[in-house]
Amino acid sequence: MNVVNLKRKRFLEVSLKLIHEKGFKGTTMRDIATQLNCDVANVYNYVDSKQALLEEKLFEISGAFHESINNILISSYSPVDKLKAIVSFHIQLTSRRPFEVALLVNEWRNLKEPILSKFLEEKGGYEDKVRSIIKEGINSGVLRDMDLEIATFAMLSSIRWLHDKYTDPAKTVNPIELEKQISDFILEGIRA
Amino acid sequence: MNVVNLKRKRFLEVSLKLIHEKGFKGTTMRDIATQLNCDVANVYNYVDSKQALLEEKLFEISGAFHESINNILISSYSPVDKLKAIVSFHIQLTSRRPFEVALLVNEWRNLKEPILSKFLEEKGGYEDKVRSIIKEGINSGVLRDMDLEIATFAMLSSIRWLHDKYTDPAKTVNPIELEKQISDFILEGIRA
DNA sequence: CTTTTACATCAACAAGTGTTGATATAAATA
DNA sequence: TATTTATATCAACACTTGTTGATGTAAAAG
Repeated sequence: MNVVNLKRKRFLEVSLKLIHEKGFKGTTMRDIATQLNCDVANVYNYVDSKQALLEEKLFEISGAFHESINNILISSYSPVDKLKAIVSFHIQLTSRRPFEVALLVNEWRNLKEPILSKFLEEKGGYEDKVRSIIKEGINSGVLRDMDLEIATFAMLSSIRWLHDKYTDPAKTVNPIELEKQISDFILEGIRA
Repeated sequence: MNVVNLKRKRFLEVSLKLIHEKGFKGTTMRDIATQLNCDVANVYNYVDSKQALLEEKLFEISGAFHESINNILISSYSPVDKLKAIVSFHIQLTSRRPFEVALLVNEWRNLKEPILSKFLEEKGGYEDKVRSIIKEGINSGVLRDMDLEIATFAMLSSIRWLHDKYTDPAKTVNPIELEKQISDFILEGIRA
């Protein structure tokens, strides 16, 4: 809106991009300042500390995923359609905010206690919810009778790295087509 | 064998474990020394520099993957069996050397130029080889006619994070069963 | 006009970083 | 026994890190 938020927005963009390239620990406040064409001290106009930047953005994007899966979980969708909805939301969010999703996937290890434990608990909760959907699908016979743990793990792994397709501007991907391809991969595999 | 190699082996174990926990940048030479119950300067008996440690172990484990896929590529296996062999080798290596595989997956960003470019080139080469196998499978009709790029991407994503199952001693996984489960997931998906 | 707010610059700090050199000791080797 | 080798300790270096404080300026708000 006003100039303040525009400058802060630019700061966030630059920070997330740098963190994606060089990692959280590898990105210095001076790196960010240089990219913003300003002094180091100036960066602290936009954020309280480097750690606070990580925590804010991490839990913000993490919250979006949790909100989504909670809505999906209580919906009247079938298990298969719930899984499709998870894939769909994941791709939508990743295509719109790739660097924040990348932050979530790559940099949570840099959180410090006790916040790290809080994050891991929430992460576990997310996985539990996916697991419960798959379990329901297996029990009702619409999904194969495979190892529940590995099914959950494999499903999540298949979508967790999609941000690579969007952080690289060279790769232009159609989200709708991607959604279909990934859903088909998870549900049907690659064999004809 | 002798005491020298035993001590160096212990140093490597400790280093890889610490790097897995705290990241490469987050692990200091003093951290490693503390874990080894010795002085910082002592660490340099085992390695020339922190960067050299990363490079050595990274290219060592990376080389194992390349050697494997090269052998698979020139084999007389069918495309499907080639993919199965890739999964099989990946799981075997991951179960035996989980922390090194984790290093390869998580820490390559910390390489410096020009070595980083060299690594990325090799990484691209590996992906190209997987892509060529899938392409052959699609062309011959044994694999579904899905997007080649996404199929390659999804297949690799499904196996790239298996080290999480082995770096955590709480999770004991049977490699043989895991291999079957992952192969089935990739080939058949999860739908009944 | 006055006062607050946003933003900029410069210098500096305390702590932590990888790494080296000098030196001592015990073990292995010759 | 003499000598090399592996390992240990201690101190110190040059540098980078996140962060703060003092100070100035220009714009917005009252």
